[in-house]
Amino acid sequence: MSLVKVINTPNPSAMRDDRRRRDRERRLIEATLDCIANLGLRETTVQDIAAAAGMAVGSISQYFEGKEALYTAALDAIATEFAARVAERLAAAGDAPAERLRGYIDAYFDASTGQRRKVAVWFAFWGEVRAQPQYRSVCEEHDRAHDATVEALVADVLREARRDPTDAGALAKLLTSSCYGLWLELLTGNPKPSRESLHALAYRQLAALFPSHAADFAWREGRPHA
Amino acid sequence: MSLVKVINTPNPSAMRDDRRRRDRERRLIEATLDCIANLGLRETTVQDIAAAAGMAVGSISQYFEGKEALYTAALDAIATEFAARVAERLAAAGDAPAERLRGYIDAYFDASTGQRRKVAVWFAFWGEVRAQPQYRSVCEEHDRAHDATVEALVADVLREARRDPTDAGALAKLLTSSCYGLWLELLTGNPKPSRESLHALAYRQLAALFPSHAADFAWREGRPHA
DNA sequence: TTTCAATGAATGAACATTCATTCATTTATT
DNA sequence: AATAAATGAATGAATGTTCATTCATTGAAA
Repeated sequence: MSLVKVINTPNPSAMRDDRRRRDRERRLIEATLDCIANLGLRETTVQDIAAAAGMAVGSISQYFEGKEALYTAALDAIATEFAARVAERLAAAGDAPAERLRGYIDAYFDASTGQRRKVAVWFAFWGEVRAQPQYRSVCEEHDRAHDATVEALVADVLREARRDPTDAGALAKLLTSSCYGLWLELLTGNPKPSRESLHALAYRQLAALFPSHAADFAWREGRPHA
Repeated sequence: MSLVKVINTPNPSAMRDDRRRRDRERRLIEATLDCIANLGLRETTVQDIAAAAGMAVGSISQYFEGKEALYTAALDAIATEFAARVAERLAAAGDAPAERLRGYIDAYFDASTGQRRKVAVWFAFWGEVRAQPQYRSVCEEHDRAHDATVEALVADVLREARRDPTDAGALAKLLTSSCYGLWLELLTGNPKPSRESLHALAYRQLAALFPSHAADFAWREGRPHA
């Protein structure tokens, strides 16, 4: 009785507590992303994370089961953010298949999603994805939805071009693969390429895969629109 | 004097020792590659490496300055092997630009170079390349030569197609990027793609980037030739 | 309204574990 | 027999985790 009452009553202090809790969780995750990007998964210590978050080491266990759980949460966070960014772009795009596909690509080279810091984290986790099943699960979970989305976008463009929509799977793989490969350039490229230059290359990839829509994928200064 | 003498005189026992030394170094490097592929850079211990090599932990310090030096040697080993494989393919190819470019791509999906084990190692190091300058150096060193090679190959194909050879840099980046992205599929793909299927996709990428030579890049069962 | 007791979040020093390195001993080679 | 190489147990530095203590916040009592 009283338990149910407590749960159902959204008393202000409980809400404040909840908010505070979320904030601190978020701070820890952001700190973790910073550390992974700068030090790598291997050299990052809980002391580093705590310092970056401006918290005490002990506080970590208040919010996460341990360092590994925090790592997994960080991976999930960037994967979730990426998915959200894609959804955002698609929502902002019109109905034209080519425009929608362009929006999808824009998500990769977004000021937030495409920053070196984030990309470094992706590669840090990919570097251990074979060895660590928990990272594998997170990736596979997100990939499932992601792959379906891209394939549908590609299929629409193919249909518009009166090409075989059966090809969508293969072309979608080529498209995402080249984006990930371009991301790698952010980490190893010498001299360091700008995010913009990679974004432009991704557009060239689009034009190469869908020559009939090449005009839609022409790079113009000032892209992306957001 | 005597030092020079020793170096110059190839007495049999010294040669045997040298050979033995190389063999054991190689065994340690192979063991390291196995461990990195299976356990990741983080979880691999020197005990794991020693066990995999069938040696004692103490022996490692006989051959390498420490674990990090062994790691760096392992990275250098796969980079060197990859370069050798490319050179091999180019030597085996004829003079036709498209055939040479095809040979270059074949090197990525080679039975040795393209095996999951090797690719996992690449990604393990890329995951730390921003954090570890010594890995960065090795990568940059090899990349320099590699990038020049690809660009030249691409430029030749462009010239043959009477297209602007100035584009070679951009197209070369798109080509290598998509190969690395396809490699990633080997690690995260679900269901696991075969090396062959990725090889075929790489050929599609070639055909997309160089439509005038599409016939040269058609995938046929039985490829690669080696 | 003011005071006081109760709560639990935050902290960081202490602890236990893991692991790279070292080196005295053993084994093989000349 | 002398020399060099290989070994692996011992060592201690590094680091993730734990938990007793502190302290701000909240709600009851005066």
